[in-house]
Amino acid sequence: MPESKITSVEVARLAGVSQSAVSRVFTPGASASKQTAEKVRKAASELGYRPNVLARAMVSGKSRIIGLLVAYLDNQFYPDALERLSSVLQDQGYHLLVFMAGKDASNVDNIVDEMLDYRVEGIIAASVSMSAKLAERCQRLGVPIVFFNREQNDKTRFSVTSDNYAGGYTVAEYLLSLGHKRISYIAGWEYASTQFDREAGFNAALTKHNMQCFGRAVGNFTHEGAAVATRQLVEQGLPDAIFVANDHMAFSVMDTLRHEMSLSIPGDVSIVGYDDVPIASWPAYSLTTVRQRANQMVSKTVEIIVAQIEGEALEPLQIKIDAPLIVRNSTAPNNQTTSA
Amino acid sequence: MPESKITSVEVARLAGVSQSAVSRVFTPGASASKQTAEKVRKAASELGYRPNVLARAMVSGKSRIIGLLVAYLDNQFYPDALERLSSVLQDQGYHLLVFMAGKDASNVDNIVDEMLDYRVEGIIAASVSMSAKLAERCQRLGVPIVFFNREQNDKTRFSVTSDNYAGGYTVAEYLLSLGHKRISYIAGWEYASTQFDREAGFNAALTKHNMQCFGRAVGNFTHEGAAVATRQLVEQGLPDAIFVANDHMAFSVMDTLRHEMSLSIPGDVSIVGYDDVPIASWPAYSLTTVRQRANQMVSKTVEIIVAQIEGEALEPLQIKIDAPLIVRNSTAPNNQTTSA
DNA sequence: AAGAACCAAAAAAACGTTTTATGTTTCATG
DNA sequence: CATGAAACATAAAACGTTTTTTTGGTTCTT
Repeated sequence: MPESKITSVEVARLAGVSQSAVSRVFTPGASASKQTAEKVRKAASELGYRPNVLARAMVSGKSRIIGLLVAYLDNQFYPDALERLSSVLQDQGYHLLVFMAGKDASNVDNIVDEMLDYRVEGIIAASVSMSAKLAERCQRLGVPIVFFNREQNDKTRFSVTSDNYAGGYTVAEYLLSLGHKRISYIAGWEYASTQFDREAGFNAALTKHNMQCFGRAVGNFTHEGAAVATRQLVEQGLPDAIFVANDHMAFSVMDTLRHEMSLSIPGDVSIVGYDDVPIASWPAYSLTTVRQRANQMVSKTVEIIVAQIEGEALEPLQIKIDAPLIVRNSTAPNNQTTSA
Repeated sequence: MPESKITSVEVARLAGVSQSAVSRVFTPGASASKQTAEKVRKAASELGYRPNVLARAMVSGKSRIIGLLVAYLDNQFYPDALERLSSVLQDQGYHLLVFMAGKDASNVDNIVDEMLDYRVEGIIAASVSMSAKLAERCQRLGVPIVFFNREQNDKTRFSVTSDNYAGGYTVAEYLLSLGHKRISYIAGWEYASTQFDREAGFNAALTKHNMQCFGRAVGNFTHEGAAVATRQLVEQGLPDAIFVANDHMAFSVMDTLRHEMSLSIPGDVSIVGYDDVPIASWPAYSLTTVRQRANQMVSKTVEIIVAQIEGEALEPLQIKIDAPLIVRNSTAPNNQTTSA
């Protein structure tokens, strides 16, 4: 019958040992004789004792809390990643304290301060950037940061992304191989490295084949923005194919083309996305896309951050997870009489 | 230039005051003269001092941490709610520590223990149930629990849900008003109160009109499960209309009917969902559904939990937020020659 | 048999705050 | 001018642990 607030002192009293003996029994590293361990464990379970993590954190400096900074969760990729992240960390005895950055990055500094107030042992910044000064400050305080799905210009940081450049490159080559000539691009938020790298790879491949992007509009990674961008793009002239900077926008693009403009996909226009969120495989969209291997990205992120927390001195690293093209039914060979 | 680990003692030294003076300047309630406050603030900002939340939590008993227990995030309703929840709490100076319960509820007890180890000030259990004993234990420890989107049998707890019974009732009446005769139901996870109440309300309305449910299959709230359930249901005979226990499954049902069975929605079958997640309004689905007002549900949840944390003694309450039917294009009047 | 060497346990220090008890100063009031 | 009440500041206790230091009892060596 567990009472309200049981401390190690009371367990010690019941077990007839010192308070520090209780502590040692409950700390993995420490040593205690079999006898005392037995007595302590018995008393503890009798009283329903559980160590106070906060008190432990105070003196040991280990809060077992990792701060997660995230801007939004409406792109399905993030809840999915969050779920895995949380599970994996949980298995290692860490937990995520969640901080929403909101759409504007203006207050990231304040939020990071709040995180540090909780003495988080590490920070995972998902789809959020950070001033070099701020990142430097965390580093100095011994709080490792890993950027998840966002790379910093500053190459002295850790980041885990898919290979966005290669992904974009592959998409362009694939669309060219289908015989498409007028290939357009719908961009995400201009200041995101994911956006930038995907487009750079995409353009590099086009250039290599002596082509250039047929049209371009900005969707800012939002559903509504993508619809607007689609209209702009089509006004400039109908493309054969559109590469959309992520799946979340691609769905909006497909809906707009199909239901607003009565165009057929892939008959009139081929569409390629990026992420391979679960919805992409749903028959309603069956979206050809580039897979971000969420599992691997999460594992790597956790591996890096835990290693740093446990004192390993790693060299700053920009991990890029291989990102394969998943071909579905939103793309088809170009069957139009090309160039008039 | 902020140094590594600044404590109130060092600020006190620089400001030429006692350490407790520093504390009082940084605790909202406490009083301090303008002069000292000024000196302290200056010294603090010079050193980059920020109070250690964990240390504060130790002595004051206020961790400003709220535990969020959640089973899964693939139903878009939850990330959406989580985002709002986190933002609202953040504004009030609380933060969410996330715990994934996983699919099996077997280990909920352990997870709640872990939460308590962190001295969370309250627990929000989203789409997760809890043994009466466990809930009782938290109560006794002074840690309030609010069940979000899940009601406990035990009416001595707090819960916030939409009015699932009324919602289900409305759906049945609406489908009947469209002239449908063969109305089937795809259930969620059988042990969820949301599932139970929606179906109960639905059946009550059918009964009232001297009808009964034409067919029933269980989808367990999963995408794949819903596809299987759809096949089972259709094998039993094609319904005029299907009420699906949530949107997440309804999308799968629609996809299966349309792309696997080449049926038209709403031409051959009308579909109604529950939740009104953002995807429901996308043209690809344009799903008629019952709206759960996530904003209101979140506000109420936060209101209740914060009030209890701050010491108000509320009566246990089962809040049911009004849940309006949102009619879109997945439903239409029955145009079939009825009953042969 | 005496000292070293070890070991388990206990005692005490530390972590960085808030809170309580105790002083001190100021200031108005009789 | 003395007095009591505010108002503020300080010192010290407390929070519940881990970690370091001290203690005391064995066992081993020589």
